[in-house]
Amino acid sequence: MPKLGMEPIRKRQLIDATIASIHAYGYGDTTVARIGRAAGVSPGIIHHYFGGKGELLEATMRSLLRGLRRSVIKRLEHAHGPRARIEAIIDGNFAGEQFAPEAVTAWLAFWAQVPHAPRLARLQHVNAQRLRSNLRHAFRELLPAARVDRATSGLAAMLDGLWLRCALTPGGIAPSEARSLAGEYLEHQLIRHRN
Amino acid sequence: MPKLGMEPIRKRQLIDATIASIHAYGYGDTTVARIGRAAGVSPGIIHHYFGGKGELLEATMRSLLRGLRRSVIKRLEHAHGPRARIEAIIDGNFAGEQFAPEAVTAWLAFWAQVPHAPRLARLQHVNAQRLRSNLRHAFRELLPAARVDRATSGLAAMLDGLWLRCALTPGGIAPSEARSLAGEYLEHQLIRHRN
Amino acid sequence: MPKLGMEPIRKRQLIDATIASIHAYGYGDTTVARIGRAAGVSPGIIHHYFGGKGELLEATMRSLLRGLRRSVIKRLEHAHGPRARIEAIIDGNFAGEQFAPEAVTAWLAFWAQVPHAPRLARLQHVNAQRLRSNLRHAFRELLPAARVDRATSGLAAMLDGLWLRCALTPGGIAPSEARSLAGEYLEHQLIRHRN
Amino acid sequence: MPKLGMEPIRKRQLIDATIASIHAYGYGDTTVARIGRAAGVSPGIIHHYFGGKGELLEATMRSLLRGLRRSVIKRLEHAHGPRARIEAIIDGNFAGEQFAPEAVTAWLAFWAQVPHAPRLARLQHVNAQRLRSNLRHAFRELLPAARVDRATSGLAAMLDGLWLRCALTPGGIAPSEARSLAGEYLEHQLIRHRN
DNA sequence: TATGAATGAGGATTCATTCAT
DNA sequence: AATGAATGAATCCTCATTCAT
Repeated sequence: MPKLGMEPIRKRQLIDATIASIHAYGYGDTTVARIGRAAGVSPGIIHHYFGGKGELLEATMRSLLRGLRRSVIKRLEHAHGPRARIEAIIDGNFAGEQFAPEAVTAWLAFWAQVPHAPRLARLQHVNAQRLRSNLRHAFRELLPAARVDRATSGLAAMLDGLWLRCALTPGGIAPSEARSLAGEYLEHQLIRHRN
Repeated sequence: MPKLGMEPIRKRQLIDATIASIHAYGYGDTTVARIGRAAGVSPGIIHHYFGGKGELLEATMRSLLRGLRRSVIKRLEHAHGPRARIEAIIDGNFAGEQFAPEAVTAWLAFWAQVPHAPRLARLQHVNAQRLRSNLRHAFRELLPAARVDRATSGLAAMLDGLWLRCALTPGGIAPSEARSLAGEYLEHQLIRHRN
Repeated sequence: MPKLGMEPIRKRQLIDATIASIHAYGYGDTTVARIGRAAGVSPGIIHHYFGGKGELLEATMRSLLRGLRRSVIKRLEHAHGPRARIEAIIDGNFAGEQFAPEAVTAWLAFWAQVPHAPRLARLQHVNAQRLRSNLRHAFRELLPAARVDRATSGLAAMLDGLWLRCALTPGGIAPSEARSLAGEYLEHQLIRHRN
Repeated sequence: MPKLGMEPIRKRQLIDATIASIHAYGYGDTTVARIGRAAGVSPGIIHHYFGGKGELLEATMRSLLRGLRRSVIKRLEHAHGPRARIEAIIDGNFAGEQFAPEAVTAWLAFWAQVPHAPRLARLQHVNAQRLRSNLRHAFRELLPAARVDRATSGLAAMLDGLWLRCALTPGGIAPSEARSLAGEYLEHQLIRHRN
């Protein structure tokens, strides 16, 4: 008789194992065999639950994006005012669970696939748009119209750059430092306007 | 006598073909067969000149780094004063030849290998150190000691973030826009101090 | 549940196919494709069960050695007295199953690898030591101490020489003739002493 | 202008380099590149002088056989009487130049090719026949007709067995010991008859 | 649901051979 | 005579995927 309700459990196990494998071996050396071993199941089961390796990878990227989204949303709920909302977005990006080495390495790996994997590209695009949209809305209440886009692009680039630096030099950047540099960038944008 | 002096020509051809292949197919789907085809030679010749695929990839990353370095150095030669030097570094990073889509995609691909390829990691590390060192020297003449490190980290992150944005949304960011955002960041750092 | 218990069956099939391939094509032209075809399986399965071609070859030599050992041991069990033990060793070496053309060709091929394959060298060394030890123990009861080593070396060389002759001129030497020549050598050693 | 008389010099160099390469890397890992390097020439030259790798290998085996033949013939010239002729053959087989480690390893390698290389098989066959013929002629003057063939086969097997032992355990058998064991075998054959 | 046996296409690499110089 | 550039077939090995149990 079949075990009931295994599906969500197995899917989560396999996604976590995928992130762990990407962190340990890299994207190119992440095989279904390794993922299966890390999850404690046989390689064949991946196709049962996901249909193939590609779908598992897509689900994994989706999971990372969802995690980031939740991290931001959770902080947005307690944010009052535009500036607090931007700070919530910054904090959500560098929260402990998002900024763990495993997650950051996996992020970088998926970024590198984006130019050649349309499915992943769409996920990335949607996410980037949401981030920009959130930032823009907030900046609109704080800056003159002519400066909104530039501030949005600048802060988005700064966030990505800090993530990248974390991925490339593990241990080289602490969440608090990343938050501080992004916060400083925000402050510059606002101070300038106030003067 | 055999055909002489082919080595530098072939090596350059193969490196260019590697960049083209990474751009067209992605790092993981870049095979010696594809590189050979793009260069108009047989796959076997790669081992004749480079010893293996890994060495060719390393040589390719080295070539990208050298190109960036030259682009910066060329501009540094005509830069007088610390601020001009920082602007030369920014301009060198977003010069046309460095910011071409092929180069940017390849950069991203190599970045993603860094956490799992010690040889590539060392190249990246040396390059990052040089960039930081250049920036720090210039900032030291412009900012109080306590702010030098933060300005250096911030500008370095901004540069990387702009590159990354270019790789992820092709056509979405123009060199002039990148230069402008980085320049604005620089200005903010300096303005604050002057006041 | 998957097909169970295939491992020992497949391993035996692949070892037998390896011996057949060495006999048919030679050691250097024995490829995983040919072995797989001879065993009626795909080439990939070799790596599934043995990890690689080298391990399969090692397992094959081990199998040949084990066969020879068993052939000798079986006859030693019914041998009473030192001379009978030596004759049992001779008989075991030239028993039908060991002296088949396939086995002899494979033996020669492995011998030729010994100087350059440490793993195979160890197998050969252990086997040679066992043979010498068995012969020496028996000769000690039959000959004065001063003659034991020479008789051992001489008989061992004779056994190898007869095997080699069999491999080099197929059909040129019958088991019975080999046994007879080895037996005569033994007799000479003993007669001399009795006189 | 072409260098004159290079052919015999180059051929000898290449044959020596082939023996050295077989000794150092084994038959299967002896490539034209390695042979060329050992001889200090380019790989292409092998085809100029020999037409191909196969022909060079055949010439190398021929060279080894010729060396052995000469070693025996030289000693036969000073041998008077049948027994002395047999002893000359034994001595010729274990003379220093024939019994050098390089030569013995190469011998073993060629033996292993014999079952699958008709050209090499013929060389081996002719050589074996000559050895047997020489021994038989001498034994005919020393033994009753019924024993000639057995003595010939036995001594031939003993010679091969001693060579083989030398190849498999380098440094494990001295020429003097080999000569002594073969001489003892000869003596046994003759003593028996005299009684 | 889950296994692991089995496949076969595709990868990097090696290497004898050819050829322009 | 001699080089070494270049080829392309062949080899080992990896791996996503399928499938019988």
